[in-house]
Amino acid sequence: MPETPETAPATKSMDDIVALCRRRGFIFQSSEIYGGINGFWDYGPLGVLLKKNLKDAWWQDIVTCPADGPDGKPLDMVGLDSTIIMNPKVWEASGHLSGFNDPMRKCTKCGHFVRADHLWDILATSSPWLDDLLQVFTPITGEFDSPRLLKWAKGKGKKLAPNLALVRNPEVTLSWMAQRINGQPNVPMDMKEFVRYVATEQLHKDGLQEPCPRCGGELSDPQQVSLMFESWAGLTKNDDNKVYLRPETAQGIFANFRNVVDTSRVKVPFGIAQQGKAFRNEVTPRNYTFRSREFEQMEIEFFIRPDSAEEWYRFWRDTRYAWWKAIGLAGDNLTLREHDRDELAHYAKEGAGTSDIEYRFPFTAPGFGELEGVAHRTDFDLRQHAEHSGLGDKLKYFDQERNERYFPHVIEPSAGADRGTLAVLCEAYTPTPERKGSKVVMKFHPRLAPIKAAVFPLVNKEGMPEVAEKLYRQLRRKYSTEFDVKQSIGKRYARMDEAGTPYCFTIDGDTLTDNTVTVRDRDTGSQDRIALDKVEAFLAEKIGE
RNA sequence: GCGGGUGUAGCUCAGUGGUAGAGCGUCACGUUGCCAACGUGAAUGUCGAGGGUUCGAAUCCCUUCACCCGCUCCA
Repeated sequence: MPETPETAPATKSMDDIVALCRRRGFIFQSSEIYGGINGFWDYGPLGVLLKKNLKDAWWQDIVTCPADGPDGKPLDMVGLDSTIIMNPKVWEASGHLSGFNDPMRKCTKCGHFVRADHLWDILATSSPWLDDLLQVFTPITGEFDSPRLLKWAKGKGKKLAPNLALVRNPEVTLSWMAQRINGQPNVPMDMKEFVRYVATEQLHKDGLQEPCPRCGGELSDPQQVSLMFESWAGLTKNDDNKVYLRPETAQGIFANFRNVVDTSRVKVPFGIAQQGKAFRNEVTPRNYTFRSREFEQMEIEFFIRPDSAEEWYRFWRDTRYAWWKAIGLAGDNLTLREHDRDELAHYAKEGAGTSDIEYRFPFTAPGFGELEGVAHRTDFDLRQHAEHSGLGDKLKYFDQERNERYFPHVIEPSAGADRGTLAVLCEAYTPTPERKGSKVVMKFHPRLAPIKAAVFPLVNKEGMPEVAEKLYRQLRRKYSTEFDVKQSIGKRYARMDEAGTPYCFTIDGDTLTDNTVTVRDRDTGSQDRIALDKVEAFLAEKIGE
């Protein structure tokens, strides 16, 4: 394990990290020579290695050699690689065609853009009605004081939608409103919901339009905007062959659920894992690669018996949190956050819960940004596909031992490969003003380091380059290795520090007589001598095979 | 989509209407004796892009693109 960086990311400058990523070839702007394109990023020679190492570590620890489950037995995991473009019915079933194509309203005066179905949430928190209402109702432990409500309503007289019958029978009215708002009577109403309800009734009754929350101007009619990229499968562009670039990899797994069950002898509980690109037309791509329009996901759909959801949800939440820690995101910058009920996605409302594993990026500090979400998706997706595909119960899983058919529930740990890579870059970035040479060291976990080792002749003469090249040729068969004979030894060390190479091996005059080399440690700058023929074993011990 | 800021060599920047520059980096050669040494030389510019004003534009005007900050958005 690398030592914990002495500088917290909060004190690291994102500008400096971005500059290093560009200078050393980790990340470039896509199509930069044409001025770039908003929301798209390329990985350079070092970046592609770093991201690949992260994805490989994930695949190794999820599919090839996963952890033991709660029962102490190895998890049953298989991989998958589904296409980016699928039958559009997949997106009808998943809800993305409705949920991802939100009606938006635009203010004709100030250009403000707001989701039509979020409008009242915003208005309710800033409406002039709110103060008025708050003065008369003080929610006590979440409930409204009926007598005070009655008094307030009487004061408003007929101005407040008389059809509410509030004045005549507050108890009945409150119950009825709770039914409308909460779906069931006699449940305390949320204040925001209540204000929203009253305000809507009143405005519509007065024949008024909802105002722009920003300037009070007039809003356009709701218009469809699409968060999904569209294309056409076929030569002609028309509605019949319209297709979408997937906004998540998960649906490829659900769509293949029956194929996998039928061909790979998996039994519930088991998981299907997939890595791949996904695309979202984000309104505002921001914060470097954190919110990109094209991004890569690492997703697991883990299928379980419905009654074991709690146990598996906790298992995956804790396992995934521990994984991010193990690859170097240790310390206070990593956190696990359980979602509040009201921020749960539509498919997770009834589930055991949703958690985010979050990292404190320099641009989110002191807050955190999501790296991975672990959600209990219930059987929502399989049921949707059963219905939309017409397969119905045929999509159910048959449990041989129990002799029963059911839709398994799903625990979904869904991680962002680009966000993970970015977090690793931020965590590794360590200014070292105290050092004589390098000003910045990238302290990657050895498993993730793009280059594992470098071999240098101390000087470019007296047979040292030949010995060094021989060692280089030996190491590169197993490890990503650099070989450099040019310029001063200090400069070569410094370059490797910025690339995050854990170990440098230097061939010097002594090597020629006693067959030992200098091994220099990236994190401390300290040097040791080891035997030339022990270098490979040294790397195997420090980095792994 | 709104408001503010930025854009000149790979990087940091100078250049306010008149021949596009410096330092660092990169490369070559020489040197080298463990932490971005030194010498000599070299390469590198759509001055973000397009248009306009002008005898002449990196510089003034318009449009646009990208990035940063704040909103908004982020099932």
